[in-house]
Amino acid sequence: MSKQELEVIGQDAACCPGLAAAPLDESQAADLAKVFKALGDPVRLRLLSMIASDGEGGGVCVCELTPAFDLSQPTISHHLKLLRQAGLVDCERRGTWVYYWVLPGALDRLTALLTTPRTAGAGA
Amino acid sequence: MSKQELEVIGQDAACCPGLAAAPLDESQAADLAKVFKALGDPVRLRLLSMIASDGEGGGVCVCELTPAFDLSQPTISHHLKLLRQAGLVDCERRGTWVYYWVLPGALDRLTALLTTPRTAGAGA
DNA sequence: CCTCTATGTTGACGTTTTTCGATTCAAGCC
DNA sequence: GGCTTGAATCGAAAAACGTCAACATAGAGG
Repeated sequence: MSKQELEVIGQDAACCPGLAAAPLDESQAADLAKVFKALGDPVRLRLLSMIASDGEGGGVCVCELTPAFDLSQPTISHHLKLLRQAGLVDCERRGTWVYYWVLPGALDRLTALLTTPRTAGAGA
Repeated sequence: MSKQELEVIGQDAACCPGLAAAPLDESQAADLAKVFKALGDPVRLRLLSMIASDGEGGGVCVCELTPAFDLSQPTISHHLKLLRQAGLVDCERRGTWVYYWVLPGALDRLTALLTTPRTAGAGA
């Protein structure tokens, strides 16, 4: 359940230039929107934050994530799936449990995009 | 039409710590989700990109934005409103036209949040 | 093999979002 | 004043989303 998803980022989609460098074309915008949409839900944002806060490198067990919410287990599973499809996290089964971790570089790519390279001297 | 909107960021909401520093609490997550949700649409992402790409500092005229899309004028206006409510852009009327610009610091706050402070030695 | 626990998947339902046409508001111009 | 252009607002319809209960699947242990 790790690599057959349709990871949105990690390819050539929105790697480099920065949002303000030049207007995004439609396909770039569509790809990026999927990632931001994945972040656009409080539950997924908290899930991602919990996963990213993992002190160990081994990932966070779903059994730790689910009880932190007033939501049913299928709902949490659904949100985790969306985070996976956005290319933000990945997971692995270890015995009875499933562990999630943040894909390295996933957030950095968004950071690079949002960083204003030098938005012209707006002071003039 | 500039300052009576319900800007989501710019306050104490999600200023500093970083997503991976500690799990977000519910209200932080809710505030941040609104901003990411605003970015989670291809049209808004392109609009923001076009506005951010403004070479001048004077803002981009709506009359330049609208014809770049196969969407009706009210739809573009709606998306611009959402970007405004998310605290990402602001606008001003100048004569017959309305000009939009990116609020300085808006994207930087998101960048700070997404930047992994030091996501533990994941190499181990 | 059967049972039990931990997750993922399916189908349905109510809510939110996206989009449009029609209208309204603002400013410039005759 | 009335006209024309640019942009926001107002409903309404279609699509997408979040959520759950029910079911399916994977592994552990008897």
